[in-house]
This record gives sequence, C-alpha cells and structure tokens, in this order.
Amino acid sequence: MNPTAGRSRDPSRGRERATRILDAAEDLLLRHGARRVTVEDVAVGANIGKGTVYLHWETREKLFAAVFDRAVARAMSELLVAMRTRPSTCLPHQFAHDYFLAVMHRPLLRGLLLADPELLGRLARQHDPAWDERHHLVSERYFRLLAEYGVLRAELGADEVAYAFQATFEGFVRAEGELTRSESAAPPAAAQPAATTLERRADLLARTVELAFEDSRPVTTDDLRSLAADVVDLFTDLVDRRGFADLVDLVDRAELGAPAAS
Amino acid sequence: MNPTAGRSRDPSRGRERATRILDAAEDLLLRHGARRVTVEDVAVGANIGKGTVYLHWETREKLFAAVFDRAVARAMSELLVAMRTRPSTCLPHQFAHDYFLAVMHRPLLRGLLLADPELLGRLARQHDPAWDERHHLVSERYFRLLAEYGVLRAELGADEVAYAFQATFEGFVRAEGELTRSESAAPPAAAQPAATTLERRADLLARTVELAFEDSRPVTTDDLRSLAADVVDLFTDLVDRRGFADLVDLVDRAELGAPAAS
DNA sequence: TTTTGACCGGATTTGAAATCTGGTCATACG
DNA sequence: CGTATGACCAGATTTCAAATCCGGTCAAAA
Repeated sequence: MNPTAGRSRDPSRGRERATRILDAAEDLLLRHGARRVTVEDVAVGANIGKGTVYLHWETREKLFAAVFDRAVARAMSELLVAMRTRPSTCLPHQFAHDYFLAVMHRPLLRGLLLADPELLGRLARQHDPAWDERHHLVSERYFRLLAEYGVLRAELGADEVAYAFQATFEGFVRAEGELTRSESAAPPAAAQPAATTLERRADLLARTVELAFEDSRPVTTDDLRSLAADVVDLFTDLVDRRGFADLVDLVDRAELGAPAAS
Repeated sequence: MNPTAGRSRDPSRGRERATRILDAAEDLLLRHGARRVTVEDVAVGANIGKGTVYLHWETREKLFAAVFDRAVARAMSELLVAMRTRPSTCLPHQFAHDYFLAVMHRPLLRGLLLADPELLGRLARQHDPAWDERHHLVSERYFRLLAEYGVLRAELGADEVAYAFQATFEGFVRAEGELTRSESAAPPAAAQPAATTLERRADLLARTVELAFEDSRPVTTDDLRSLAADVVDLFTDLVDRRGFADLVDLVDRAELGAPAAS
C-alpha cells in the first residue's frame, strides 16, 4: 500500500517513524486504554506494518512504557526550561508546584498516576526496578545538593527530606485523584473540596513543602543560579538516559546496523 | 449443640455475643482475607448459628464494615485517652503522629489502608457516602476549632488546611505501604529507605504537619486544655455515632424488642 | 421470644472450546 | 544488501454453560 516501502535513504527517517508510532500509541492509549489497544492498532494508526513496530520496541509493554516515558520526559523538559529561565524553580517548593501542574496537565500522566485502572491497565503496576533505582538515585542526589547549598532545614537529613517530600507529593497527587473520582460521582451539590482550583491546590502543596522542608533563610542569587545549573545537569542526565534510551538505542540499531553482530 | 439455646435472661448477652461475632470475623478476616471468609465461617467461629449473625447485621458487608469500624473506633479511643492525659495530643502534629502510629499498629487497618487487595477485598472500595460525609464534617469542625484557638497559620483557611493535612497524612500512609511492598520483594540489599523506623517516619510526618500548618506561637496551657476538651467531645461524638451505631441499634432491637413495631 | 439450619436463587467458579493477539520470520521489495 | 511486511504460530484471553457456592430467608425447634 505504501509506495515508499523499502530501504529509506534519510537517516532521520527511523526516528521520525518512531515518534509517529509513539504518537499513534499515545492517542489510542488515551482514547481506549491499554487493555483495548493492540499492536496492530498502533501499526495501522502509524501507517506501517505490525512487524515494523517490533523493529523499534521489542515488546508491547516496552512500547507503552516508552509512551509514558516520553510524557515524563516532556514534563521534565518543561521544568528544565523553567529552571533555566527562573533558577528558583529548582527549590523544592517551586519544583513541587511546577511538577505537580506539569503532571496534572498531561492526561496520560494524570491518568496513570491517579491509577485509573482502566486507562493504562497493568502498566501502572509495571514497577520497573531499574527505573525505581534511578529515580531513587536522582532524588537522593537532588536533596543532597539542596542540603549542600543550605536550602534545607539543617535539622533534617537529606534522605529524610527526600522521603518526606516524596510522601507529601504523592499525597497531593492522590488527593487529586480522589477529587476527580468524587466529582464524577456527582454528590448532591455538597462537599465542595475547599481548595477549588488546581492552581490553588498546587500552591497549597508548594507552601507545605516550603514551610516543612526549606530553611527560612533565603539563598543568595549566585548560589541559586549555581544550584539551578547543577540540578539541571542532574535531571538532564535522567531524562537523557531514561526518556529515550530504548528509542535511541533502537533507532541507532535500525539506522546504522548492529555494530557488533556477526 | 449449645445447651443454653433459647431465650436468654441476661440483657448484656446480645452485646457480648455481638463482640464475639466481631472477634471471630476479625480473626478470620485477618487470617484469610474477606474474599475467603463466609458468614458461616464466622458463625462457626463464634459458636452460633448462621441465622443469628443476621440478627445483628443485616448484611455480610455491614458485618465486615463493623469489624473495620470497631478497629477505627479503638484507634480513636486510644487517641481520646491520650488527649485527656496530654492535651497537646489534639494539636495537628501530635494528632497526626499518634493516629499514624495507632493505625499502623493495627494489622487490620494497616492492611486496609495499604489496600492489600487480597486482605479485605472490595471492602476497601466500599465507599460508604454517609461515612465520608461524616468524616468530612468532623474534619471540618476540627480544623475550624483549631483555627479559632489560633493554632493554625493565620494565612491559611481552615478548610485549606484540612485538605492539605488529609493529603499529607495519606501520603505518609501510602509511603508506608510502598515500604512494606518493596521490602517483601527483597531488593538486593540496597535502597534502605532513609527513615528506618516506624517511629522516625511518624516523627517526620509530625514535623511536616507542625511546620506547614501550625502557627509558631505556642498556645497557652489553659487554651490547650479547653481545646482538647472540645476536640475530645467532637471525636467522641464521631466514635459513638459511627463506630457502633449499627451494633447498638441491633442489640437494642434484639434485647428490648423493636420499640415502634406493631 | 430467641435461635437455628435447611433451603432458595443469584452470584461465582469451573472447564473446555473458540477467539484473539503478541511476537516471529520467510518473503517481497527498493 | 538491508528494510518492511503481514501470514503464521502458540499462548493468553474470552466465552459460555454447567456445576458449585454462599448470602440471606424463614418455618420450625427450643
């Protein structure tokens, strides 16, 4: 059907195709949920053969994970841009605020984190230990950095703040899920949940983080700039390695041929 | 089989029997999970006939809910005792600390809140709207009280604090679940989660709540005593109405006969 | 009047056949 | 020569009916 089938001349072709697959998958995922989306659906949606999908991801699950990863990477990139523009974004309270909103504005992430069980199926349960480990490592380094720059309350260990921050953040995220769940079950015009707008709830989270974990003494502008640069590096590393690792790998393999194969 | 079958003379008999049923149910629930426990199992465990169970609760689900309620009521009672002994327990950070521990020390509540899906089945999903409403109401009043006594940060509305407190508390509870889950999946001797003991984690929660929500100016001893009394009243009301409402109702009906019936 | 357990019907489980779909690979194509 | 494809396979999932189970009732016993 596709007249341009066969070997492609353009080296960026594979990458472009990969994103097209991801786009198709994301769209279908969002509309029908992981359970109802087949690899063939995705292939059709991307105007390619089913087998081609497997030239990019070795597994359906990994394809879906890549969709998720891309969304995370995009949210992260958004934050990184913000961090470069406004260094204070790297402070925990700003970070929590912006990350919270970045996640909540993405239907895919929102759906996954609120664990709408239908939307992404067992993908939510897909606890990739490698990701957890990396996430843990980055979080650890982030808070260690903050501690070194004197941003954190001195009486708390960086690892303790990391733990408490994580718990608090997740608490606000889950509360968000509770909201959407109860608002869909339309209560009899009562129980308006206090913090009415998403913005307000993000503010509440930010305040909580700031007051609970940050030292009240402000950081100097220079320190802040330097810290922001460090944090940007740290997270850039995370995004690069995680967000597109598989994709890049496979695109390279597809475009350049397997280097070490016989 | 029971030689004392038939009409009982002792009016406290029904109540005693009800607790025996609850005990049996709790034991079985804890050991086998809601899915595997039948009403007959409970009846056998309590040495009574199956039909008798239905003299106390009109439904299996309500029986199980009563088990849960009793556990909550006991945790609450524990807190109420503490509050009378040490009025500062009614301050949000102390309250969070103690309630957190009270819950985590009860396998039934721990299991339910950590949503071990096997342990209590759909009971976890059993969102009794009446309970939610009451819970919401009590929480609202509690924080309003705190605000009136000047315990809360002045710049935050009582309802906002209620929201944020709930989110934070649940975040720490869920983090606890994450811990037990990952420790059972024995990671390769790495990733020790910073806050090593339950106590420490409770402290972390308490600190977070105190710094984020409470005014830094201490309350006078008199005010604190008065506040504690009010809070005790408020929660006593909750426990009385909720914890044993059904049970008391039915025991009364069983012991005294339906008062308004023909 | 209280307690009981046999009994009923809907809900759940079981098991086997039918269907679907993730993943492979021989082939077509440039 | 290497890429793209879709027919194909096996295992997973779904279907559907029969068998079983169990929540809840109620006539009878104590």
